[in-house]
Amino acid sequence: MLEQLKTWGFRVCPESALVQGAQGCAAYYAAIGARRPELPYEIDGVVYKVNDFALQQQLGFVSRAPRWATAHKFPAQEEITKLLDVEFQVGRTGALTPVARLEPVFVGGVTVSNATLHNMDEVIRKDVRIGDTVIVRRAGDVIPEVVGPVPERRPDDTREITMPEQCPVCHSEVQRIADEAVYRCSGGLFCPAQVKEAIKHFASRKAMNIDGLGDKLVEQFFEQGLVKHVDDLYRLEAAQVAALERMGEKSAENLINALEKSKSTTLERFVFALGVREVGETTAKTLARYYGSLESLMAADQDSLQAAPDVGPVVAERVFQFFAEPHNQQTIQNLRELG
DNA sequence: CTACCTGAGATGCGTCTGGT
DNA sequence: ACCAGACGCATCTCAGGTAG
Repeated sequence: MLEQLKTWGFRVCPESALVQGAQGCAAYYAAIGARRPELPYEIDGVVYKVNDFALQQQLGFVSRAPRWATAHKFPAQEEITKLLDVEFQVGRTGALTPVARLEPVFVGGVTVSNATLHNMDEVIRKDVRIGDTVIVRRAGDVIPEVVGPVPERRPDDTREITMPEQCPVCHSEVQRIADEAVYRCSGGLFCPAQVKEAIKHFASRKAMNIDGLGDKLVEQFFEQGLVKHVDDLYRLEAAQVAALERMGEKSAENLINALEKSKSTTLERFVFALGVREVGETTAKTLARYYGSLESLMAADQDSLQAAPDVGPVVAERVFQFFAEPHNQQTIQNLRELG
Protein backbone atom coordinates (compact mmCIF):
# COMPACT_ATOMS: atom_id res chain seq x y z
CA MET A 1 0.00 0.00 0.00
CA LEU A 2 2.87 2.34 0.83
CA GLU A 3 4.37 1.69 -2.61
CA GLN A 4 1.05 2.38 -4.26
CA LEU A 5 0.56 5.61 -2.32
CA LYS A 6 4.01 6.71 -3.41
CA THR A 7 3.16 6.20 -7.10
CA TRP A 8 0.08 8.33 -6.56
CA GLY A 9 2.27 11.15 -5.36
CA PHE A 10 1.66 10.92 -1.61
CA ARG A 11 4.59 11.57 0.65
CA VAL A 12 5.59 8.29 2.25
CA CYS A 13 8.27 7.71 4.87
CA PRO A 14 11.41 6.83 2.89
CA GLU A 15 12.80 4.70 5.72
CA SER A 16 10.28 1.86 5.59
CA ALA A 17 11.78 -1.47 4.63
CA LEU A 18 10.81 -5.11 4.22
CA VAL A 19 12.66 -7.46 6.56
CA GLN A 20 12.41 -11.13 7.53
CA GLY A 21 11.69 -12.46 11.00
CA ALA A 22 12.68 -11.25 14.45
CA GLN A 23 16.33 -10.98 13.49
CA GLY A 24 15.49 -8.80 10.51
CA CYS A 25 13.44 -6.55 12.81
CA ALA A 26 16.26 -6.34 15.35
CA ALA A 27 18.79 -5.48 12.66
CA TYR A 28 16.55 -2.73 11.29
CA TYR A 29 15.99 -1.35 14.79
CA ALA A 30 19.76 -1.19 15.38
CA ALA A 31 20.43 0.40 11.99
CA ILE A 32 17.82 3.13 12.29
CA GLY A 33 18.86 3.72 15.89
CA ALA A 34 22.40 4.45 14.71
CA ARG A 35 21.11 6.92 12.12
CA ARG A 36 18.65 8.55 14.52
CA PRO A 37 20.66 11.76 15.06
CA GLU A 38 20.96 12.37 11.30
CA LEU A 39 17.24 12.10 10.56
CA PRO A 40 15.56 15.44 9.76
CA TYR A 41 12.78 14.68 12.32
CA GLU A 42 12.57 13.11 15.75
CA ILE A 43 11.55 9.49 16.17
CA ASP A 44 10.94 7.52 19.34
CA GLY A 45 11.20 4.04 17.84
CA VAL A 46 10.04 1.87 14.97
CA VAL A 47 6.85 -0.02 14.12
CA TYR A 48 6.84 -3.58 12.80
CA LYS A 49 3.89 -4.60 10.64
CA VAL A 50 2.91 -7.89 9.04
CA ASN A 51 3.31 -7.27 5.31
CA ASP A 52 0.19 -9.15 4.19
CA PHE A 53 -3.39 -7.83 4.27
CA ALA A 54 -4.91 -11.31 4.48
CA LEU A 55 -2.80 -12.19 7.50
CA GLN A 56 -3.58 -8.83 9.08
CA GLN A 57 -7.25 -9.56 8.81
CA GLN A 58 -6.78 -13.02 10.27
CA LEU A 59 -4.80 -11.64 13.22
CA GLY A 60 -7.35 -8.93 13.91
CA PHE A 61 -7.46 -6.50 16.85
CA VAL A 62 -7.27 -6.61 20.64
CA SER A 63 -9.45 -3.68 21.75
CA ARG A 64 -8.10 -0.99 19.45
CA ALA A 65 -4.62 -2.50 19.16
CA PRO A 66 -3.80 -4.47 16.02
CA ARG A 67 -2.15 -7.84 16.60
CA TRP A 68 -0.34 -7.41 13.29
CA ALA A 69 1.61 -4.28 14.23
CA THR A 70 3.72 -3.41 17.22
CA ALA A 71 5.94 -0.54 18.28
CA HIS A 72 9.52 -1.02 19.40
CA LYS A 73 10.67 2.12 21.17
CA PHE A 74 14.14 3.39 21.87
CA PRO A 75 15.12 3.66 25.54
CA ALA A 76 13.56 6.74 27.14
CA GLN A 77 15.64 9.83 27.84
CA GLU A 78 16.44 10.42 31.49
CA GLU A 79 17.24 13.53 33.51
CA ILE A 80 18.10 14.29 37.10
CA THR A 81 16.06 16.61 39.29
CA LYS A 82 14.89 17.11 42.86
CA LEU A 83 11.83 15.60 44.51
CA LEU A 84 10.31 18.63 46.21
CA ASP A 85 7.24 17.05 47.76
CA VAL A 86 4.67 14.28 47.49
CA GLU A 87 0.95 15.00 47.54
CA PHE A 88 -1.90 12.52 47.72
CA GLN A 89 -4.73 12.82 45.21
CA VAL A 90 -8.17 11.32 45.72
CA GLY A 91 -9.71 9.64 42.67
CA ARG A 92 -13.28 8.69 41.79
CA THR A 93 -13.05 5.39 43.64
CA GLY A 94 -11.43 7.03 46.66
CA ALA A 95 -7.98 5.73 45.79
CA LEU A 96 -5.18 7.85 47.24
CA THR A 97 -2.39 8.23 44.72
CA PRO A 98 1.00 9.67 45.66
CA VAL A 99 2.03 12.30 43.11
CA ALA A 100 5.60 13.61 43.01
CA ARG A 101 6.11 17.36 42.79
CA LEU A 102 9.42 17.90 41.07
CA GLU A 103 11.82 20.72 40.44
CA PRO A 104 10.85 21.39 36.78
CA VAL A 105 13.23 19.61 34.43
CA PHE A 106 13.45 19.41 30.64
CA VAL A 107 13.14 15.76 29.55
CA GLY A 108 12.71 14.59 25.98
CA GLY A 109 11.39 17.89 24.69
CA VAL A 110 9.03 18.62 27.57
CA THR A 111 9.23 20.25 31.00
CA VAL A 112 8.21 17.80 33.67
CA SER A 113 7.11 19.01 37.08
CA ASN A 114 4.77 16.22 38.24
CA ALA A 115 4.87 12.46 38.06
CA THR A 116 2.76 9.68 39.53
CA LEU A 117 4.30 7.30 42.05
CA HIS A 118 1.32 4.95 41.57
CA ASN A 119 1.06 3.59 45.14
CA MET A 120 2.99 3.04 48.37
CA ASP A 121 4.43 -0.33 47.33
CA GLU A 122 5.98 1.46 44.41
CA VAL A 123 7.35 4.19 46.70
CA ILE A 124 8.97 1.56 48.93
CA ARG A 125 10.29 -0.43 45.99
CA LYS A 126 11.91 2.68 44.51
CA ASP A 127 13.13 3.79 47.93
CA VAL A 128 12.56 7.50 47.28
CA ARG A 129 12.34 10.20 49.95
CA ILE A 130 11.23 13.83 49.82
CA GLY A 131 14.29 15.96 49.11
CA ASP A 132 16.00 13.18 47.15
CA THR A 133 17.82 13.72 43.91
CA VAL A 134 15.85 11.56 41.49
CA ILE A 135 16.07 10.25 37.95
CA VAL A 136 13.05 11.19 35.81
CA ARG A 137 12.12 9.83 32.41
CA ARG A 138 9.25 9.98 29.99
CA ALA A 139 7.97 6.44 29.75
CA GLY A 140 6.85 5.72 26.23
CA ASP A 141 7.79 9.32 25.56
CA VAL A 142 4.65 10.69 27.13
CA ILE A 143 4.09 9.85 30.76
CA PRO A 144 6.65 11.24 33.19
CA GLU A 145 8.04 8.62 35.56
CA VAL A 146 10.29 8.71 38.60
CA VAL A 147 12.84 5.96 38.02
CA GLY A 148 14.45 6.15 41.44
CA PRO A 149 16.82 8.13 43.65
CA VAL A 150 20.50 8.80 43.09
CA PRO A 151 21.74 7.36 46.41
CA GLU A 152 25.13 9.05 46.38
CA ARG A 153 23.42 12.40 46.02
CA ARG A 154 20.96 11.99 48.87
CA PRO A 155 21.01 15.05 51.17
CA ASP A 156 20.97 14.61 54.96
CA ASP A 157 17.60 16.28 55.45
CA THR A 158 15.33 14.01 53.40
CA ARG A 159 11.89 13.09 54.69
CA GLU A 160 10.07 9.80 54.49
CA ILE A 161 6.96 9.59 52.28
CA THR A 162 4.03 8.50 54.44
CA MET A 163 0.43 7.74 53.62
CA PRO A 164 -1.87 10.11 55.54
CA GLU A 165 -4.21 8.45 58.05
CA GLN A 166 -7.03 10.78 57.05
CA CYS A 167 -8.23 11.75 53.59
CA PRO A 168 -6.58 15.06 52.62
CA VAL A 169 -9.91 16.29 51.24
CA CYS A 170 -12.66 15.11 53.61
CA HIS A 171 -10.63 13.82 56.59
CA SER A 172 -12.39 10.47 56.62
CA GLU A 173 -10.31 7.51 57.70
CA VAL A 174 -7.95 6.07 55.09
CA GLN A 175 -8.19 2.30 54.80
CA ARG A 176 -6.22 -0.40 53.10
CA ILE A 177 -7.73 -3.73 52.23
CA ALA A 178 -5.31 -6.49 53.17
CA ASP A 179 -3.03 -7.53 50.30
CA GLU A 180 -4.13 -4.65 48.10
CA ALA A 181 -1.72 -2.01 46.89
CA VAL A 182 -4.20 0.86 47.02
CA TYR A 183 -5.21 2.88 50.07
CA ARG A 184 -8.67 4.40 49.92
CA CYS A 185 -10.62 7.23 51.49
CA SER A 186 -13.59 5.70 53.31
CA GLY A 187 -15.70 8.84 52.83
CA GLY A 188 -17.56 7.67 49.72
CA LEU A 189 -20.18 10.18 48.63
CA PHE A 190 -19.36 12.25 51.69
CA CYS A 191 -15.96 13.06 50.18
CA PRO A 192 -16.09 16.12 47.84
CA ALA A 193 -13.19 14.76 45.80
CA GLN A 194 -15.04 11.53 45.05
CA VAL A 195 -18.30 13.32 44.26
CA LYS A 196 -16.60 15.71 41.85
CA GLU A 197 -14.84 12.85 40.10
CA ALA A 198 -18.15 10.97 39.87
CA ILE A 199 -19.78 13.97 38.18
CA LYS A 200 -16.88 14.33 35.75
CA HIS A 201 -17.12 10.65 34.93
CA PHE A 202 -20.88 10.89 34.38
CA ALA A 203 -20.40 13.74 31.92
CA SER A 204 -17.39 12.25 30.14
CA ARG A 205 -17.33 11.42 26.47
CA LYS A 206 -17.77 7.68 26.78
CA ALA A 207 -20.50 8.08 29.38
CA MET A 208 -23.27 10.68 28.93
CA ASN A 209 -21.08 12.72 26.58
CA ILE A 210 -22.08 16.13 27.92
CA ASP A 211 -20.06 18.37 25.65
CA GLY A 212 -18.42 21.32 27.38
CA LEU A 213 -18.75 20.07 30.94
CA GLY A 214 -15.18 19.68 32.11
CA ASP A 215 -13.03 19.92 35.24
CA LYS A 216 -13.37 23.63 35.86
CA LEU A 217 -17.12 23.79 35.45
CA VAL A 218 -17.76 20.78 37.66
CA GLU A 219 -15.50 22.40 40.25
CA GLN A 220 -17.52 25.63 40.14
CA PHE A 221 -20.92 23.92 40.15
CA PHE A 222 -19.93 21.87 43.17
CA GLU A 223 -18.31 24.69 45.13
CA GLN A 224 -21.35 26.93 44.58
CA GLY A 225 -23.65 24.16 45.72
CA LEU A 226 -25.46 24.09 42.38
CA VAL A 227 -24.63 20.45 41.70
CA LYS A 228 -24.25 18.01 44.59
CA HIS A 229 -25.24 14.86 42.69
CA VAL A 230 -25.41 14.01 39.01
CA ASP A 231 -29.17 14.54 38.84
CA ASP A 232 -28.68 18.20 39.81
CA LEU A 233 -27.03 18.74 36.42
CA TYR A 234 -30.45 18.47 34.78
CA ARG A 235 -31.90 21.09 37.12
CA LEU A 236 -29.42 23.77 35.98
CA GLU A 237 -30.83 26.86 34.32
CA ALA A 238 -29.09 28.94 31.69
CA ALA A 239 -29.01 32.02 33.89
CA GLN A 240 -27.22 30.15 36.71
CA VAL A 241 -24.63 28.80 34.30
CA ALA A 242 -24.06 32.16 32.63
CA ALA A 243 -23.26 33.70 36.02
CA LEU A 244 -20.17 31.54 36.49
CA GLU A 245 -16.59 32.58 35.81
CA ARG A 246 -15.61 32.59 32.15
CA MET A 247 -19.14 31.77 31.10
CA GLY A 248 -21.48 33.89 29.02
CA GLU A 249 -24.91 33.53 27.51
CA LYS A 250 -23.62 31.61 24.53
CA SER A 251 -21.59 29.13 26.61
CA ALA A 252 -24.51 28.64 28.98
CA GLU A 253 -26.88 27.97 26.13
CA ASN A 254 -24.45 25.45 24.64
CA LEU A 255 -24.18 23.60 27.93
CA ILE A 256 -27.95 23.46 28.39
CA ASN A 257 -28.27 22.11 24.86
CA ALA A 258 -25.57 19.51 25.54
CA LEU A 259 -27.40 18.42 28.69
CA GLU A 260 -30.62 18.14 26.73
CA LYS A 261 -28.89 16.13 24.03
CA SER A 262 -27.42 13.74 26.59
CA LYS A 263 -30.92 12.65 27.59
CA SER A 264 -31.13 10.62 24.38
CA THR A 265 -28.55 8.01 25.24
CA THR A 266 -28.15 4.25 25.30
CA LEU A 267 -28.50 1.88 28.23
CA GLU A 268 -24.84 0.89 28.07
CA ARG A 269 -23.66 4.50 28.25
CA PHE A 270 -25.99 5.18 31.15
CA VAL A 271 -24.80 2.11 33.06
CA PHE A 272 -21.18 3.12 32.47
CA ALA A 273 -21.97 6.71 33.53
CA LEU A 274 -23.28 5.54 36.91
CA GLY A 275 -19.67 4.80 37.82
CA VAL A 276 -20.13 1.44 39.54
CA ARG A 277 -16.75 0.13 40.69
CA GLU A 278 -15.27 -2.46 38.32
CA VAL A 279 -17.82 -1.58 35.66
CA GLY A 280 -16.06 0.12 32.76
CA GLU A 281 -17.04 0.65 29.18
CA THR A 282 -16.99 -2.99 28.18
CA THR A 283 -18.65 -4.47 31.27
CA ALA A 284 -21.40 -1.84 31.03
CA LYS A 285 -22.07 -2.93 27.47
CA THR A 286 -22.15 -6.57 28.54
CA LEU A 287 -24.65 -5.87 31.32
CA ALA A 288 -26.81 -3.69 29.08
CA ARG A 289 -27.01 -6.41 26.44
CA TYR A 290 -27.55 -9.21 28.93
CA TYR A 291 -30.39 -7.54 30.79
CA GLY A 292 -31.83 -5.33 28.06
CA SER A 293 -33.41 -2.85 30.45
CA LEU A 294 -32.47 -0.84 33.50
CA GLU A 295 -35.33 -2.40 35.48
CA SER A 296 -34.08 -5.96 35.01
CA LEU A 297 -30.49 -4.99 35.73
CA MET A 298 -31.51 -3.22 38.94
CA ALA A 299 -33.60 -6.21 39.99
CA ALA A 300 -30.84 -8.78 39.37
CA ASP A 301 -29.47 -10.77 42.31
CA GLN A 302 -25.82 -11.77 42.61
CA ASP A 303 -26.25 -15.27 41.19
CA SER A 304 -28.00 -13.91 38.13
CA LEU A 305 -25.30 -11.27 37.64
CA GLN A 306 -22.56 -13.88 37.74
CA ALA A 307 -24.21 -15.66 34.86
CA ALA A 308 -23.45 -12.66 32.65
CA PRO A 309 -20.27 -12.99 30.57
CA ASP A 310 -17.08 -11.72 32.25
CA VAL A 311 -18.86 -11.07 35.52
CA GLY A 312 -17.44 -12.91 38.53
CA PRO A 313 -18.22 -12.72 42.26
CA VAL A 314 -16.46 -9.40 42.83
CA VAL A 315 -18.13 -7.52 40.00
CA ALA A 316 -21.51 -9.11 40.81
CA GLU A 317 -21.28 -7.89 44.40
CA ARG A 318 -20.29 -4.36 43.33
CA VAL A 319 -23.24 -4.08 40.97
CA PHE A 320 -25.66 -5.59 43.46
CA GLN A 321 -24.50 -3.32 46.28
CA PHE A 322 -24.70 -0.26 44.05
CA PHE A 323 -28.35 -0.81 43.16
CA ALA A 324 -29.23 -1.85 46.71
CA GLU A 325 -28.10 1.55 48.01
CA PRO A 326 -31.22 3.70 48.61
CA HIS A 327 -29.32 6.85 47.68
CA ASN A 328 -28.40 5.42 44.28
CA GLN A 329 -31.99 4.28 43.69
CA GLN A 330 -33.19 7.79 44.45
CA THR A 331 -30.65 9.38 42.10
CA ILE A 332 -31.66 7.04 39.29
CA GLN A 333 -35.34 7.79 39.84
CA ASN A 334 -34.63 11.52 39.84
CA LEU A 335 -32.70 11.19 36.59
CA ARG A 336 -35.63 9.40 34.98
CA GLU A 337 -38.09 12.03 36.14
CA LEU A 338 -35.84 14.77 34.77
CA GLY A 339 -35.83 13.08 31.38
C1' DC B 1 -5.54 -28.54 39.66
C1' DT B 2 -2.17 -24.95 39.64
C1' DA B 3 0.31 -21.39 37.35
C1' DC B 4 0.43 -18.30 33.98
C1' DC B 5 -1.37 -15.26 30.35
C1' DT B 6 -4.55 -11.92 28.41
C1' DG B 7 -7.92 -8.39 28.47
C1' DA B 8 -10.34 -4.88 30.84
C1' DG B 9 -10.83 -1.17 34.37
C1' DA B 10 -8.87 2.70 37.25
C1' DT B 11 -5.54 6.27 37.89
C1' DG B 12 -2.05 9.66 36.66
C1' DC B 13 0.52 13.70 33.33
C1' DG B 14 1.98 17.18 29.46
C1' DT B 15 1.13 18.80 24.88
C1' DC B 16 -1.69 20.06 21.19
C1' DT B 17 -5.97 21.44 18.83
C1' DG B 18 -10.23 23.56 18.43
C1' DG B 19 -13.76 26.31 20.42
C1' DT B 20 -15.49 30.29 23.16
C1' DA C 1 -6.76 34.05 27.38
C1' DC C 2 -8.55 30.03 28.73
C1' DC C 3 -10.94 25.53 28.73
C1' DA C 4 -12.23 20.72 27.14
C1' DG C 5 -10.80 16.66 25.19
C1' DA C 6 -7.70 13.40 22.90
C1' DC C 7 -3.49 10.81 23.02
C1' DG C 8 0.04 7.39 24.87
C1' DC C 9 2.03 4.15 28.78
C1' DA C 10 2.84 1.98 33.58
C1' DT C 11 0.92 -0.03 37.56
C1' DC C 12 -2.30 -3.02 40.01
C1' DT C 13 -6.60 -5.81 40.31
C1' DC C 14 -10.29 -8.98 38.64
C1' DA C 15 -12.13 -12.55 35.41
C1' DG C 16 -11.65 -16.17 32.36
C1' DG C 17 -9.01 -19.29 29.44
C1' DT C 18 -5.30 -22.57 28.76
C1' DA C 19 -0.76 -25.05 29.24
C1' DG C 20 1.54 -28.36 31.86
